[in-house]
Amino acid sequence: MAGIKDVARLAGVSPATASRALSGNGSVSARARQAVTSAASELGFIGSYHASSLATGRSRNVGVVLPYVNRWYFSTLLEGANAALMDAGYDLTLYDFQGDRYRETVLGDFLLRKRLDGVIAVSLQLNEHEVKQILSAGIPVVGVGGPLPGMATIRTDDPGIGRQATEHLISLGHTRIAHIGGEHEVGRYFKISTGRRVGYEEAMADAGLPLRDAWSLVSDYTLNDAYAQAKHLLANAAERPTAIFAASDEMAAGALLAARDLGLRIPDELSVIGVDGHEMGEVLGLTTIDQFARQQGTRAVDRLLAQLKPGAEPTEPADELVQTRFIVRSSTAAPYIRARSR
Amino acid sequence: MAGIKDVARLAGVSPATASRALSGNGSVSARARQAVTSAASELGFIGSYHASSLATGRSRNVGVVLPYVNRWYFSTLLEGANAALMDAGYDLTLYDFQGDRYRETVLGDFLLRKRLDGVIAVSLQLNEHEVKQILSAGIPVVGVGGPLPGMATIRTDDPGIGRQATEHLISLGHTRIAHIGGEHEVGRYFKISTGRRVGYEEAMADAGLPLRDAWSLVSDYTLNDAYAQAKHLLANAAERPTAIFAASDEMAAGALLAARDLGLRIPDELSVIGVDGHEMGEVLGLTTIDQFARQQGTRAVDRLLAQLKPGAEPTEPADELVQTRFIVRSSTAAPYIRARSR
DNA sequence: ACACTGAGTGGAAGCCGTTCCAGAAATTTC
DNA sequence: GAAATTTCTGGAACGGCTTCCACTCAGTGT
Repeated sequence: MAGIKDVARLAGVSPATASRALSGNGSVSARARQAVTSAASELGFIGSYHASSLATGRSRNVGVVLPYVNRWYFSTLLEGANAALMDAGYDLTLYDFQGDRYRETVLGDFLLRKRLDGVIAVSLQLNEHEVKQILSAGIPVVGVGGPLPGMATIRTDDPGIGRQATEHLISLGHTRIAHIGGEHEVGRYFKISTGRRVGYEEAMADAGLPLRDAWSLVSDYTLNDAYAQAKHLLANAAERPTAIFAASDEMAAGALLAARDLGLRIPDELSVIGVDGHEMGEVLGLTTIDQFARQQGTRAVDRLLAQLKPGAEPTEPADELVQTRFIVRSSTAAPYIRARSR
Repeated sequence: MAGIKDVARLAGVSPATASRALSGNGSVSARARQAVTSAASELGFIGSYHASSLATGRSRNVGVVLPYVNRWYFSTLLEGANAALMDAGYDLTLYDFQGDRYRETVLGDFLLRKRLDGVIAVSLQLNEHEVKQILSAGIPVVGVGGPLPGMATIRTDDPGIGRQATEHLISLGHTRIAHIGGEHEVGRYFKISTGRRVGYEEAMADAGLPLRDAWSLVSDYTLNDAYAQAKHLLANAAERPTAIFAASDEMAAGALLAARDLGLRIPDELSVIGVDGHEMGEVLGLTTIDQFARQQGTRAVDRLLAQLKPGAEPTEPADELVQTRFIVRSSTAAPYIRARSR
């Protein structure tokens, strides 16, 4: 394997000049640059990643930490981050917590090995000690999905989303509106789901509509679980809501399938609205609020790389809201009034 | 930041001994080891990843290359690989081609920087030049999803899967069976889809059943596209097949939704079978062939790490078949015979 | 007692680029 | 045309850990 010394020798210059010519740092005469580059390509020279990282202290490598790769939101965001990093010539090191299974391992062992230039942490709720731990490593972090004290963050306005979705249903004339979201309590992760639930509750309260415990479902964000919950919810005709606001499109799809299996007509007998912008929603005719997951990924990368630019000074960590888009499809409509239509 | 020299000094030994004590290579007296480890933890010492990689030539880092992170099969396999790598203390560097968009970049720039101990290439069809390129980097590769000349591989028996799925439908009494799969031609990727299609065609031929061009659909493996294709296929009642074999569960789901939107009863008027073992299949009642994507990921890691063990000698690259499991649910049944049931 | 192991240790030479420093060469300035 | 810059260049010192080599010393065998 050819090293930079070999290149230098063949080009008739010193390793120092060869290094400058190849990296573009420092000034090199046109002739020397030409000689070096052609020597390098002749030898098929590829610089040693580790040697250069050791010498410069930068690794052109960003870590992405998330709780589940195989959930739509995360994998889509990851795809966006991957594209942006690749365009910038950065590697992406993936850390999938798999719930909480690898939480300690990632936080303790992996993140601290001084091998990443920066970290993007998605839907990750850190406690004080963990924040300290990461900041002590001295690498920039961008958090996605919730406020992370002392760090740059990107997030959606979850109470706003919950409110918007709920108000859409209310404006259609619904009064019996259920919600399927994540856990109530402030857990280890960002309280996305809580945020959306809060928006739902506020919108209901503002409209003077009743909240019922039975209509406030907690799910693990999977289609299957939402299906099961919705089926149970909808089984009792008397207690049945006329609309469901699900905190994700996958859960909304579960609700839709449950309704179908119960023989309910959509949207006449049940309106459903989700959040995400999942492609599947097109086919299902699902009304949703697109949160542009892919763009969240690219945006997180942009902000992280901005912090990594040589000149860049530690701007105070800003909290940035990402845009969303309301998409009305055929899963929501005015409630079907038996009396009127007969 | 404390370096190993600081640890050595505090422990009263040389850096050489400190290194041996911490890495476990070479012999160190119990007393020295004790002194070093306590000095290390007192100083909060974390070894420099790049320095150690440079010195040893190994980086405890494996690359995973795949065409789409946000497709069920790939993200599930990735999750498995991630878990296995994390357990072994390895980092995972992700390269998502995003179709072919980053193909050249990944192959040319990233893979060759001597920064990975090994590579797992999923559903990646390499041409001769590319194989040579990768092998020239001298790092072990495990291919998943198809035979890769000269490399260790893991794959499903796709013709067998296609045959099994088709024979299931035939044994139920179907004769009008359509297939939705990937592209016919040998593309840049593994010919999974082609393999499954071949199995389908063979099974049909063996049973003396007719193949029709109109019943052989090519899709891009997304739910939405399969939905569109199936809707078109099923629209014409006269030409309609009584069963569809889809090469993936997401496509099968698309077909199911299309059938539902056309008012067809499942499985009476249409049987559908998929391949994957997607969780969503439980709710849809989808008959499928589970290919244990997650295990494919862990297995690929196991085989790769076996090659990385110090002692391990380059065994000849074996081609390994992964198991599958047939799961019968409610989306397949005997065809509904109008004449008989009236 | 005497040569013979083998565990344990420190010194120093790597691994392979990058960059500081100082000096040489080419420009520019007046 | 001399002085002042600016551009280029090579030597050498890093970056931080690992490991080869040589050597000490305690334990083994006879």
